[in-house]
This record gives sequence, C-alpha cells and structure tokens, in this order.
Amino acid sequence: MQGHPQTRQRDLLLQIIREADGHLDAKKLFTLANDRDNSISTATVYRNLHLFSKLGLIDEKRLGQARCSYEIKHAKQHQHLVCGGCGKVVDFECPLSELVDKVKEEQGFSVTKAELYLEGYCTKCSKDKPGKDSAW
Amino acid sequence: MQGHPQTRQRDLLLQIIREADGHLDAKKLFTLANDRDNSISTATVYRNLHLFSKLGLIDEKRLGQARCSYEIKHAKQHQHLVCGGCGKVVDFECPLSELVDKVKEEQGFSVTKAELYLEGYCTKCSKDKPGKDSAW
DNA sequence: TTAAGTGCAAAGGCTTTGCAGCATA
DNA sequence: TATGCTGCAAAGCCTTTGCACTTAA
Repeated sequence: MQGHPQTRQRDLLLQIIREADGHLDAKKLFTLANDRDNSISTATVYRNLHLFSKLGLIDEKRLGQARCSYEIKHAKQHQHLVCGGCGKVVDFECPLSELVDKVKEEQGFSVTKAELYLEGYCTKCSKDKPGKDSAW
Repeated sequence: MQGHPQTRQRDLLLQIIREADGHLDAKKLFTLANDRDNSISTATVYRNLHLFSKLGLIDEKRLGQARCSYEIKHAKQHQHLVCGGCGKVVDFECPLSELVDKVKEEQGFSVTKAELYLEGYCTKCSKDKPGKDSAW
C-alpha cells in the first residue's frame, strides 16, 4: 500500500468501507469494525481514514450535519441527495465539469474537488410535508 | 422578530453577521461579539445562530473542514470557492437551478437547499503548487 | 531488526444543556 | 407579570495525541 504496511486493521476497515454502500461516517465504521474485531480502537479508525483519504482510496464527503462520510472512490463522479424527512441518501450522477470549467475561466481557480450538496424531501416524504417545497 | 423578543445580544450578533462579508463561523462570531460586549456567552451565540437559521435570516454553509459558516441571506444565490493554499474564500454566482430541476425530474426529490462546494487553488497559489491540478 | 502501526487513556475543540436570574413585550 | 432569553458552568461528542507495546516487511 504505497509504502504503508498492510495490517489486519487496515484490511478490515477497507473491507467494511467497500461492503458498505457508501455513506459511512467514522463512528459507524468504528462500530462495524468493532463488531468483527473488538480490540480495534477509534484512534486506528481515524488514523486510517486520514491515510486512505490521503492515498486517494476513499472519498470524503460532507452530507448535512458537520459529520463526514467516507466511501470507496468510484470511477464515476456522483453527488448526493439528502432527504430531510427520512434521512435517506441517494447517489446520482451529475456532471459538474461544465461548472468547474466556468469557474476556472472566470476566477482563475484550478479546482481539485467539486461537490454538489442537495437537501430536500424525497417522493415519499414530500407528500407528508407539502409546504416545505418552493425554496427553489 | 416573528414572536421572538429582540434583545441586546441578538441585535449585536445580527449586526456583526451583516457587517462581515460572510464566512463567519461560530467561534469567530463569538470573538467579535465578545470584543464589543464581553458578557456575551458562547451559549447565546450558538442558540441564536440556530434561531436565525431557523427563521431564515442567515445561511448555513459548510466550507471545508467540518465547521459551518454563517452569513446573511443574500438575494442572489451564490456559491463558494475555497483555496487550499491560502484559505481564501471566494463567492461566485452560479446558477444551480438547471441541476436542481434535473434532480427533481429524475429522482422525484423536492430540493430545499442546493450548495456547490469547490476546492482548489487560486491563481496565486496554483503557481506555487503546479502539481495539484488535473483532478478535473 | 526497525520503522511503522496499534491500543489505551487522556486531552482538545466545538457545541449543547440545566439551572437560576434577568429582561422584553 | 409571564414568557422567553441569558450567563455560567458542566457535560457531551467527536477527534486527536502521547506513550509504550506490537507487528509487518
């Protein structure tokens, strides 16, 4: 792993992250890891999340709240939709490259990360909360 | 204020948020408020940030890290660009309505909040870090 | 063998909360 | 006057760090 020794703990963590359908925060990851190896510590989880992220093995996303979610890096760019009713997170494809190009041109920024965050109510929940629409 | 009494502290906090050009987190807001009224407490700052946000007076944005920034709600939608080099935050206009419409159609979501988060290097900093480009 | 990783426990930040006193409407 | 806000201090969370021990290569 690029100069970093492979350890039992790292294997376990990566395996769990891969198995999860994404949307795993540090705490959940720790809980799941702890179920399978109850000697693992939170420190190890955090340290390895940082490492994996640095090595580009996983993506770090902010989904609502202040908490981060981590997921295996996918080939396809995708973004997340968070339902304020049931908390469901939906992935969807959404090419941001046009926007990114525009920003590069207009602002002279070289963009390294682009994330679109959408919050709202899914089909089911928007029926229950008819008033919450319309901000857009 | 919609059933909520006007207080010295609320006036002060709103005034500071208005004067700031945005990009104020809770800690900075507390520091600034404390400079003018050293009896104000962090609890009051947090409680009122939540209140203002609930009343729609301010916007809550996640700019890098896990921290939130708060700013007075602007008429114009705008998004933020965060420079990984110098930490500068740039506002720019960027209509997301097309994307939002697409999501509504394809996923049946009614979107209440849309945020584009871009990270990268500004003109100055990308000169110093020529390798960091190219992710897009 | 040795550089690196791990667990534990403690410390660090930021945010929230309970409570008694105070202020607004 | 009554509801709601405030300050204080303590507690809560999540995350990071120091240190001694363990492990992969």
